[in-house]
Amino acid sequence: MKVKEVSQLTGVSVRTLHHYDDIGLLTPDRTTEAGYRLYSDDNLATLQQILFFRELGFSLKKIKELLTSPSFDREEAFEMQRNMLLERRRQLDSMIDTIEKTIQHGKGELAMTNEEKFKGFDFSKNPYEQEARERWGDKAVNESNKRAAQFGPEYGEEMNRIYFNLADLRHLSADSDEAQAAIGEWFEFLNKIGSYSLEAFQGLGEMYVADERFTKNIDKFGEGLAEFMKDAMAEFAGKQK
Amino acid sequence: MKVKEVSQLTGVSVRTLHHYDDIGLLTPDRTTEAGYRLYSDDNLATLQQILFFRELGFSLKKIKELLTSPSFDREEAFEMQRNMLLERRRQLDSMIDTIEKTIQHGKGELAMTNEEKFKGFDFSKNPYEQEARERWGDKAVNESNKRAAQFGPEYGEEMNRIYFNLADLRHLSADSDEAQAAIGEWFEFLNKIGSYSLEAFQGLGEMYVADERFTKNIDKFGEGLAEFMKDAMAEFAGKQK
DNA sequence: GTTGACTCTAACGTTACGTCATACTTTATA
DNA sequence: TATAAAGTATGACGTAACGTTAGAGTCAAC
Repeated sequence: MKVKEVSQLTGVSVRTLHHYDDIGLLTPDRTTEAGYRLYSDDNLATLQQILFFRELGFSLKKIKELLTSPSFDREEAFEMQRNMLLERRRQLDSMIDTIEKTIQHGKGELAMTNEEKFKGFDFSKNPYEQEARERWGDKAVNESNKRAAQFGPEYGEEMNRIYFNLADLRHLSADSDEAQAAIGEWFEFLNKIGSYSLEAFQGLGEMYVADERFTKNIDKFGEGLAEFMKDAMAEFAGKQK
Repeated sequence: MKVKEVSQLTGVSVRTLHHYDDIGLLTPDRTTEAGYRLYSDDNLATLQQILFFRELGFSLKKIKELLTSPSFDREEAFEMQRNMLLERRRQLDSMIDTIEKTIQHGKGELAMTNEEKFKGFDFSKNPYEQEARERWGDKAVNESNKRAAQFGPEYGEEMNRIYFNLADLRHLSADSDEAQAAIGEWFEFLNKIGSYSLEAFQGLGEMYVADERFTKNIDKFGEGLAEFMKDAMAEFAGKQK
């Protein structure tokens, strides 16, 4: 398919296709001898991936890293994307809820605090408070265990593998390549089971040391692992933005 | 409230508040003598509006126009925003649906065409095909009537008023200020009842002349009105982008 | 009375394209 | 088959909405 056809099929502009080619994000498999770009079905599948990630707010740079990562798995990616889309939908629902309340508020049928007026908007702030706490609040450990149990032993094994791996690296610096690669696996793993923004991920890391029930469990794999993971997770979250 | 407090409440960055002040989108009611910005509750309400519109993809320039427009009505705006959010939710649902099918497709459980693989992504293309057609497809006129009926005579009156107004102007150029103001009213009216992107709006205009059932009904208000509206709607859609 | 958190303005940087300008190819039409 | 019309290519500059320093003033607290 040539650029315009792809454009019409997918809704992205021709310029965008050029741009993605320029930055090496999506290079068509073939070109005619006149230099026309020819996109294969495989290229289209990649484009689909790109658009999903883009919709989820990833930068093109990050998307490129993801797609070219050797550990990238298309099926895993789809499940991760689905979870993230579901989370966005919850956000949207929250906004819709807010606006409906605001309408009632305007009619004098409902009182609202300032905080309530901005619920659902905040895609960035207080990640620890807002997201992690929802997921890992009072019933944190129980919930956590329920999740792990629910997904059966095959997940437990992968979890253990990642933990052991991290424990091995815990005396390195948290921003070392090895540590970052390992913590990246952890991020991907979590996003197969649930849905974590980078901020939620970082907040979760803080929880690891703030809540000693976590600390204890994690440090079973090695003294100081929780602390190490916290640092690595913060570093990871910072870097990806 | 000072910048940081607003920032924490709403999740927008301090820099963003500065920026909105710079471009005159949101100027705090008061400042201290040292030049510190002080935001009132009213400023917060405006910020909420801005964030809703921003989330819906409006440019800051357009938002400014909307908010400063003399005909701007906060309640109307909320209802419009709610409808648009609901539409985005539908988009998101469509994407989720697509991704779930894609997952099944990957497992070989389902066949998919290329078109299906990109359903839900396209926020820009083929507006006529994709949006207008869904809404005004085969059962176009019936649906249309049902809607009008459903919302009772108070809407019918406003509709008539707008139509008559447009009919009066139909010998002017479609891009004249008067015509554009009148067609702008039509856009706002439609977005109170339903939900129309600019593209859908333009597509709807094309429908007015493409489908003679529309043409007939509209031209009751004045010969050539449908054609005139089509041009004005296209002009309007183009300008707002 | 000084430190640390907060604020200001000014100005350059960045991301993801949009928008020409100019030139070559391919397709449609007379 | 010539010639326009439509599509494509490569620059290269423009733009929107902030991010990110830098340098300096301000305010609350200990």
